[in-house]
Amino acid sequence: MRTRGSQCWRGKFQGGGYRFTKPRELILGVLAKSKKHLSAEDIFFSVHKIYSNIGLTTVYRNLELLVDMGTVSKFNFGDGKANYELSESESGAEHHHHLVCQKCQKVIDYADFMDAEKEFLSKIEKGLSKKYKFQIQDHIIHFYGICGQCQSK
Amino acid sequence: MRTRGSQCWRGKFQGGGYRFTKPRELILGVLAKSKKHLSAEDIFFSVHKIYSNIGLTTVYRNLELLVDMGTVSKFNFGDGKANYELSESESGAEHHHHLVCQKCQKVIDYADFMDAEKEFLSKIEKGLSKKYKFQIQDHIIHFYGICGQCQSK
DNA sequence: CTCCTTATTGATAATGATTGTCATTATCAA
DNA sequence: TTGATAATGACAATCATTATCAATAAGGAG
Ligand SMILES: [Mn+2]
Ligand SMILES: [Mn+2]
Ligand SMILES: [Zn+2]
Ligand SMILES: [Zn+2]
Repeated sequence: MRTRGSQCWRGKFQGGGYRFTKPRELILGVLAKSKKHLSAEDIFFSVHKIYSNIGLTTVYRNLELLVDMGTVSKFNFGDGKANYELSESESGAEHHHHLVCQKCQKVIDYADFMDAEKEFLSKIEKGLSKKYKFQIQDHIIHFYGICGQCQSK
Repeated sequence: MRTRGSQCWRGKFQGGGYRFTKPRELILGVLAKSKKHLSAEDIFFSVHKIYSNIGLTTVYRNLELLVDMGTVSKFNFGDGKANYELSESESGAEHHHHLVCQKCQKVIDYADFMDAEKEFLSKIEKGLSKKYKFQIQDHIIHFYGICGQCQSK
């Protein structure tokens, strides 16, 4: 999945009847570069360095749009603010889940054991959608605990 | 796990050096009675009916304490407010997970397929704690999608 | 390229959930 | 019963997120 310049993103916006604006380009740029989970404020500051006109409101608005478009994933790790990352389909990254440290709030991505997970999920999703008539679109798996650094203290 | 009156709870508080107060008794009472996930405000209103002196601040404070004590579990289903339920060890309820409808925000508990889950988790937790030196204490599994009622619309 | 429609922006105010302050009250060990 | 002090409740403050609205700029038509 090559991204030739940002023309790829332009098309995604225009295909949906949206305009491709500088704030949108820059927000996506920040998300694409960072391999971490960024808050709206994080993104605002990053963009602000190179485009000091950006408004925090615009960041929120576009993150919401990007989540709706399926381009960005939104997470709540329990610290009161939402975190965003490019969704796997966009970033070319593997599907992954999260380890959340309850001491330092650090979040570790992991993509191991995905075979075991895939097997588990396909089994369970089928059963659940049958029993509860629930059409599953997505899932979240978070493990909470203590990270290595926090253990040695 | 019988709860003879509320003496069981009294002991839990006093064991930790805390006092057993009326607000605490009533908050736990509401949580124990309800089989749903309640917000702080929900709990406030429920308690308020029978004890109109209660303050919302007190509800928040005690929910935090109860979460720290492990008596209550706190969830974020993505609607901006936290939800609380008696933790399984307290309620005697089975371990369960959640189906979250993205249309109507309804949350369905499910406790099916726990064998498959147990197998999956034990496999994965072992691997993760080894590879990432991460000491897992808890996990959350949420499925997002469309509930039966919302599908027929 | 220029013009025009209107989607989008950014400043600002508003909201809603949660937390901090502090004087008053009530728990419970002695 | 009493006293030390944990806990409460009213209130103000904070923090993340949303709503408003006039000004701006994207991009299709000509
Ligand atoms: Mn991630
Ligand atoms: Mn539940
Ligand atoms: Zn840590
Ligand atoms: Zn629904």
